[in-house]
Amino acid sequence: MTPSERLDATFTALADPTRRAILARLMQGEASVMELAEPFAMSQPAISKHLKMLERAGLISRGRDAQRRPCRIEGEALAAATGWLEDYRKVWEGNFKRLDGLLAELQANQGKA
Amino acid sequence: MTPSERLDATFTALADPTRRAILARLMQGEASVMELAEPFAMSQPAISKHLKMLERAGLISRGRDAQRRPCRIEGEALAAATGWLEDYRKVWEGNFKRLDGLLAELQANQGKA
DNA sequence: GTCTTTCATAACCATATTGTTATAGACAAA
DNA sequence: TTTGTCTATAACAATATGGTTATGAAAGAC
Repeated sequence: MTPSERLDATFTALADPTRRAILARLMQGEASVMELAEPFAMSQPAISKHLKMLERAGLISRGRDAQRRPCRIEGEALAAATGWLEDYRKVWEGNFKRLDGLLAELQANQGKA
Repeated sequence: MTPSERLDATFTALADPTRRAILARLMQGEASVMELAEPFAMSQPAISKHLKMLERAGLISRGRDAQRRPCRIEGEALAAATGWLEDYRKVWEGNFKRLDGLLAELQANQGKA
């Protein structure tokens, strides 16, 4: 997978609220598919599909514990996507500085979401 | 548009290499639709569709200069996506100072972020 | 006015995404 | 072996995405 394809897969995986919620849950530690599915009004196969997309993006990996397939976060893909966005944000902040004093506005809005 | 829907739109917009290349070009400054389309082996309507998705995500805005519709980057959506990823990366890397607080916030936002 | 340039929209097609239900596989427990 | 639990896959449907060509609209140029 090329770096561009990896970014495709990562941003695609992050573009769904269910998958972002799954990542939020996994920030607390490993969880099985059933545990991950529990909060959602959605079938187990639907969750398995979401996990497959997260895995394809390298955002999670899966182990084996009897019948369970515990999922855990993998930081590398997260770091790659963050790094890409950070680079752009830095350039953009540089542009703001050159164009006007609007950097303050951007920074003020950073924490909002 | 809710914050979650905005993240959906932003990450969806970033998940395509053509749109990321358009953003890279716009980092250098404003450009018209024709100027943006020039490097791509793709029709002008295809570029217009990509610009529409970038605009819907709030990643760009468009002005008016005679027949031209110059596009420019809007930093806020970029900052929001960066901020979201940064929070997760910090938790993952263990660098976040108020780990409990952020985890609580991430959990509270599960359904909408 | 008429022409040209720039851009958007409509109609269409192929593929991908997102969910469903039904079923099969892996493994533990009885 | 039989049963039950956890997870993946197959088959299907609805909608979204990403491209095309044809056409329309807006604005300057002639």
